[in-house]
Amino acid sequence: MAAKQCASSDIASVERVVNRWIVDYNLSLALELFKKQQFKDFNEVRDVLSAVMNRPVEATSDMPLKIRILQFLARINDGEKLDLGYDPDMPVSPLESALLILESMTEDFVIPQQDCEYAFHSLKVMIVATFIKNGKFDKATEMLNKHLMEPADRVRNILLGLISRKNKTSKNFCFQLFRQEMLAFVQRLCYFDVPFSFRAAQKLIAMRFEVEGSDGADENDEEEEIIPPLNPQRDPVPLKPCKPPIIQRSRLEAAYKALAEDEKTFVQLEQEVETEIQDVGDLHLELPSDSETEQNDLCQRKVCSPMEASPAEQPPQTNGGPQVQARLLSKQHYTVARLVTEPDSQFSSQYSTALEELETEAGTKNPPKTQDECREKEQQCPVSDDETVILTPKRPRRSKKTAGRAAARVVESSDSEDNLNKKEMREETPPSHPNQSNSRNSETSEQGASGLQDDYITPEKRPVKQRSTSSSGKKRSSGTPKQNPSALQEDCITPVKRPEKQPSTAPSEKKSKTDHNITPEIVGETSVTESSLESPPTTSPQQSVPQMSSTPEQASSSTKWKSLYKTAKEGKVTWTSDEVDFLQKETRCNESFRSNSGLKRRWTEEETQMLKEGVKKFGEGNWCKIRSYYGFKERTNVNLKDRWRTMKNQKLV
DNA sequence: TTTCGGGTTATAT
DNA sequence: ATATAACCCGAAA
Repeated sequence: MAAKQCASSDIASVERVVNRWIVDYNLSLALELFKKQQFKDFNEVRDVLSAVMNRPVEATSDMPLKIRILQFLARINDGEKLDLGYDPDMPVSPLESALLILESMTEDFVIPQQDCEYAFHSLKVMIVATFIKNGKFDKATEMLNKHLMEPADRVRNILLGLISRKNKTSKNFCFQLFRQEMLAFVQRLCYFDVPFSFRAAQKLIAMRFEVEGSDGADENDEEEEIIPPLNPQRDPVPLKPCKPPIIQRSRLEAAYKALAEDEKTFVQLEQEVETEIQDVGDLHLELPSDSETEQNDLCQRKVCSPMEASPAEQPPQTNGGPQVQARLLSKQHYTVARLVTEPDSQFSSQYSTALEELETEAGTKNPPKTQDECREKEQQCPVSDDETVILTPKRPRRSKKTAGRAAARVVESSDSEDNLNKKEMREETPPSHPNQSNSRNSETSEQGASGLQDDYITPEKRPVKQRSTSSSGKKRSSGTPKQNPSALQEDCITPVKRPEKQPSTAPSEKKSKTDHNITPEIVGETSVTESSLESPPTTSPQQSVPQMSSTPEQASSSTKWKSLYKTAKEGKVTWTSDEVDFLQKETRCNESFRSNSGLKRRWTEEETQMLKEGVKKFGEGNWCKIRSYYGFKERTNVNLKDRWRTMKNQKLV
């Protein structure tokens, strides 16, 4: 009897676990492809992911964030395809959609504010720039006013200038660089561990190599991989490669016990484990951006590796332990995140408490560990890291549409189902805990119902239909409205309408090869610069400042400006509405605004900052380079030098 | 042309 | 009135 239950649940559990591997692998793969700028492949992998997400997937603690990151990157990637829509409910451009995701990420996960602000700004700027490039100036203006309100923002002024001049040929906003920036940003948020499946595959390949003599090595091997899941009981998990991990796990357990008493040692333990893992993972794929995050590295591995370590055991335990920490994503990772947060406000409100409860109740081996780790990470890696799920509870967020929907639905379904473990769990731990249990349950049952095996195999087929996959995904979402979760995910990952990739891309891609996506230099052309005062004139020579037109050339810009400025002050000049507004704002903000017309113009904080960066970048004395690089249009080299001197006097530098 | 250092001037207090 | 940041000027490289 129990056996049967186990059997059936095992199948479902196994599928979840395997799907987790698949998802995990593809997440890493997608990132890698993005990194390598193989965008077509990236999109295909994204589609694969979205397809897999339709199946029940066991989520690891860091999966929600990773998925969100992928969604973010997918939108960034399609950023120039304005006709693409990711959210059927809200017809916004991909980048706007990315912005929404970023916002949700900041709410659901702990992200370093600095990184965050920078990413936000870049993204907002690119949103506007993209509209400009596509000649949608109205939209650009709307976005500008919506997202870039800071009048002192130099880039804002530049954009404003482009808009007013209807200039969509600016070379200052390089999408390519923007992509890289966003990539760097997300890489700082989460370490993409070497996927278990990747390691396993490598091992397998390596083994084949060794065993070369073996005949149908290929087939055998493959069988191993497939079979395992099917017969969980017998430790199928092939994965010989897993041996090492297993050890780690046991160690981890011991470590956790120890930790229970003294958390301080955790780091050490971690490192131990880490080193062990590395032995295995030394295969090191290039996937993990060897870049920065070493901390994350540690953190992440703990979370996942241990689990993979004993894949075979997973299924059975999954119900109890792993799940606690690793909720089932099933069809929606989003949900996962939300589940923790909103579904049961209870949890969200009492983040810490909930955690504790989790631990206790989870009382199980693995899960709690991960959680602990998470905390540890939090402490050690204040940044964002992985432990997203746990962190998630941080704040409930109802604002996000998706979140709301997902959460609601999940809750519903969850109640209905439930299963074995769950019931027990609930009874034991009434309020706080339920959240999690619910979350997983929901998915578990429903999907399990569907042809497990078929689906189970599906992932293997994935390469087959790339394009179709995406479309199918969409279909599903629409087809099975009730399964919001799944729908959500798909929507999130794949755009609603898929263009033929290359088409729209073309125009945008050409952009520029400037050093920065946003190069102030443009100023020269655009004539719009940070100082609103000066910029306006140049900006719209024709319309706004007729008088100015007489001196179209910027040759003696400084002197001209001076006089112009004076005139402007005297009210001799008439500005267009927008310009006026903008100008006025500026003036109000900076009374000390005067160009060289004999009056002194104080250095703004922004200018100062740029100067600092400039000196840092080019070295002191290279005022000319700094000036042109940062577009200090209305500052002369000498001005820069003087300012620097002043700063030194002030000991600001 | 660009950088540098000393001198001058506008501005804040 | 004074201090100082911003600006100007001429020399040097």
